[in-house]
Amino acid sequence: MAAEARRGPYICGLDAAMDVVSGKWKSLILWELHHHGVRRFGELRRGLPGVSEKMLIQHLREMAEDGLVHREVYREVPPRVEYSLTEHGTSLNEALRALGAWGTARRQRLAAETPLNQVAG
Amino acid sequence: MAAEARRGPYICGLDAAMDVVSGKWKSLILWELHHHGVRRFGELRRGLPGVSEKMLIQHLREMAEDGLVHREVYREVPPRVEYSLTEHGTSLNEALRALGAWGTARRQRLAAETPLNQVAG
DNA sequence: CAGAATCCGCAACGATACTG
DNA sequence: CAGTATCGTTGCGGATTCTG
Repeated sequence: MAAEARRGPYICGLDAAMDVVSGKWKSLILWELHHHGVRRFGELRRGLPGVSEKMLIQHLREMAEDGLVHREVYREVPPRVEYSLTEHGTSLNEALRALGAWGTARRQRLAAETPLNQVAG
Repeated sequence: MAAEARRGPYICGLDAAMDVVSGKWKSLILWELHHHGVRRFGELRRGLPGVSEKMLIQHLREMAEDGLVHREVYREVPPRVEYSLTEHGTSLNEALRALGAWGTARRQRLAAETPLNQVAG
């Protein structure tokens, strides 16, 4: 138990929410699980280009502890573990929709301001 | 130009929005400016217990570059600088309302699960 | 009062190797 | 396949000092 999220004390609601989504890939994990419903570890890994196993499992564990994702383990050979959103995870995703829309608008604004260079990132 | 936010390239809208609010005090700054309309540097400092001048000015600069806050400098003695939300900053705050509400619900859930200990933080 | 400049600790993040 | 363990790096955030 070393790399856990803060989990309070929080100053306000926004603070408590940000704590749960802070982490480079967490919002993307939420997004992935929201769209695919159920995903295995390897599927998530492939769906998040650039993520390391360490960060993925670490974020997944924290999100499970925070009650955002459900972790279902099938003791088979080869092993299989499936991740899905819980009720709280789903509601969090809903709460993030407005923010995602704002960000999309921002991206378009940014793209419009950039003629034709720098886009190549 | 060393401690700036990422500003892309972004994977999705949520990513672009999170980039702008990531930073320990940014959401609180947004909150402060939203409630008080216009605030001076010192007022913000006092309104955010625990923040250092460095982080405050750094966040403020980034948010100004991101078009979230407006920085008005009055060349007087003693100097005075006033910060306020721009249109984009205001709309971002609106977009964060659902998230704040979710966090508030989470705090209440957390508090309900904790009998009487650990609360003292 | 409002910042600038500097040093530094620590947590987050990342890459690799190994295991059940 | 789905992790665990370890090590190395990066950069955020904090404390302090100095300036216009």
